[in-house]
Amino acid sequence: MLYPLSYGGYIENSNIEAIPLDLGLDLRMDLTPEQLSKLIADSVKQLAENNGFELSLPHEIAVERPKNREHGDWSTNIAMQLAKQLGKNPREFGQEIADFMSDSDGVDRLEVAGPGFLNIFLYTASAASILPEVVSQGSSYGSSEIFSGQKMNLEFVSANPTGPIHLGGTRWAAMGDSLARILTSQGADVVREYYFNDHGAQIDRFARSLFARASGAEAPEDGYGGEYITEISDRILKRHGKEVLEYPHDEALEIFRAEGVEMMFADIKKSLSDFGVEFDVYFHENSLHESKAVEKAINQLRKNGHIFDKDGAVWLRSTEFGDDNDRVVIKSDGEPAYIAADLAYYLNKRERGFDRAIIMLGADHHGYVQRMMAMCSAFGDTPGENLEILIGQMVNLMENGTPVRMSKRAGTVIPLEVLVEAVGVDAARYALTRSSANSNLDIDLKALAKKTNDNPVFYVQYAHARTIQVENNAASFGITVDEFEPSLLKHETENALIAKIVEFPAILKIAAENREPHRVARYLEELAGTYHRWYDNCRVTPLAGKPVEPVHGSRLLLNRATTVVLANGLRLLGVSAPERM
RNA sequence: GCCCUCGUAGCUCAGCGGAUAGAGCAGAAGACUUCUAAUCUUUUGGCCGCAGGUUCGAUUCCUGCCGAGGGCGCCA
Repeated sequence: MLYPLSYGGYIENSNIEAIPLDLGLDLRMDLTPEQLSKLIADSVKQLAENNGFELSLPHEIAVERPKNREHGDWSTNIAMQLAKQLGKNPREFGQEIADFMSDSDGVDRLEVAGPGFLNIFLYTASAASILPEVVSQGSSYGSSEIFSGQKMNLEFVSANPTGPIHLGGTRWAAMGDSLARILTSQGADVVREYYFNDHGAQIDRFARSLFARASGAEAPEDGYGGEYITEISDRILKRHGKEVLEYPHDEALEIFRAEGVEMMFADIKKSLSDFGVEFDVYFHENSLHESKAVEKAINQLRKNGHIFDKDGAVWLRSTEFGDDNDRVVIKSDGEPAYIAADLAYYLNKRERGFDRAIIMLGADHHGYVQRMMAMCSAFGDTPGENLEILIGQMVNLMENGTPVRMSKRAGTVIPLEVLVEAVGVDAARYALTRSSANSNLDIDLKALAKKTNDNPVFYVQYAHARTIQVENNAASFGITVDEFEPSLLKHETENALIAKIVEFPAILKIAAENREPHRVARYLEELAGTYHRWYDNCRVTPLAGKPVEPVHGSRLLLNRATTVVLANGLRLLGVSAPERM
């Protein structure tokens, strides 16, 4: 059995079901990659036999789509892989294969190139034949069913309601939401979830900070600062009157805690919503304690033999699963440690039917990964499969080339709202999504606020707006796509643009598999550039005084297919696709 | 000391083992009587941190070193 790996590569004897090729490739090639792969294998075997050679073929005969179109429709590295066995140089052997295969059905010509690549050119229908299909699929072009049937829980942001969402959280809001969109486009059933920590010491510190501000006292040690503390404490004072400060201390603190958290959380939700990020589930940590789910989870682990008691505390024997140290689950004072709720939370997600729990964390929490994975194993699950943790590096705010120091205590953290206010939702989301999560990210507010190409988002959006204007102009000329003739699209920029459009489904698949939304952004920049170059060379509407010709209608369809892909890509990033700029 | 991520053009960053390492910005020179010049064309600029290893082939995988950021609580 053969199955395709992204563009090319085929592995024999796989027990994986055959997956249909990305739409488009079949249409444009008379010879499918499977057939080509088999043809090469047969040719090489025959060639070896004729020469009396014993050959052991690699288990995989890779047939891949070359980056450079001049390198053929497909390319294989088989000659380089086998040359050593035969004692020939790869180019020489490649030429032998080329000669042998040159009369095969569907093959136009073969070339040996570079260190020994065999480039294969097929008799093909015009590449442009794919365009009507792209347009008719519209907003679903690029989607697939590769994750069909998978229930995924994507947890991200999950910032404590003790302050506004800072830049790191904002990065995850943008990337997480985009990732959810991309995974969904590939058939996954995704739930966006926000873990709402309304329990524990940080919340207490938040309450004391609010109370202190309201009563005009100094902020407590390890407390929170910043204008939002004043704002919220003022709102609480207004609601209850100054008398609240005279209540018994515990009672007053409880009011500041409960209402402060509620207000802060409402603010966070609003910021995220304004940012275009909506969660399906806000999960309250407190509910895990109240429902005894924490106790239940610990009991289950104890039954599995992974819990022990020492020094008056309850421990998870996480070292059994590769963690550096065993972890305290219930402290000796009887209070649950942070991880206790996480045990129950993970179990809860699995009980809700999720095959995969994906959690996005900042680099400052990466030390938490090992114990979470150990916990996953302790429940009898498979780390990396049932539980996946994505780590995102820090975001720096740059000013004049140096990072601005931020401190929660001093309240100098740059929140989501400030970023959005300065540069707008589109530029903010795009900037936070176009880099790999593995890279530290520097945000320069001044550069982002500029409406120039310091800001690639405008480059992409402008391309989209341009396609719409071209569409409108074509309509005023009465140009239609009814008489589409693929062979009329033969300019080199047209070939390039069509090739880019065809690439889109594969990009989405890779982005989804690797959990890397930035690949979509980078692709869109390339697509936009390819479009702009086409626009510069090929007109959709005739020059003044000239008649409308068949080529114009065919180009209009290419223009429309570009609109579709730009719009689909931008939507997956949560960035608007304006019709006019 | 241990763990994670990063190190690619002057800057910000792409590059899921392949061919001549790319884009934007910045620098230089051009293109609007023609669908949006937020665009396009040409051009300058690289020991892909260093040293080994695996491979037919390494910027990519492995090991070590150097440098940057982050993390190593009965905190959350």
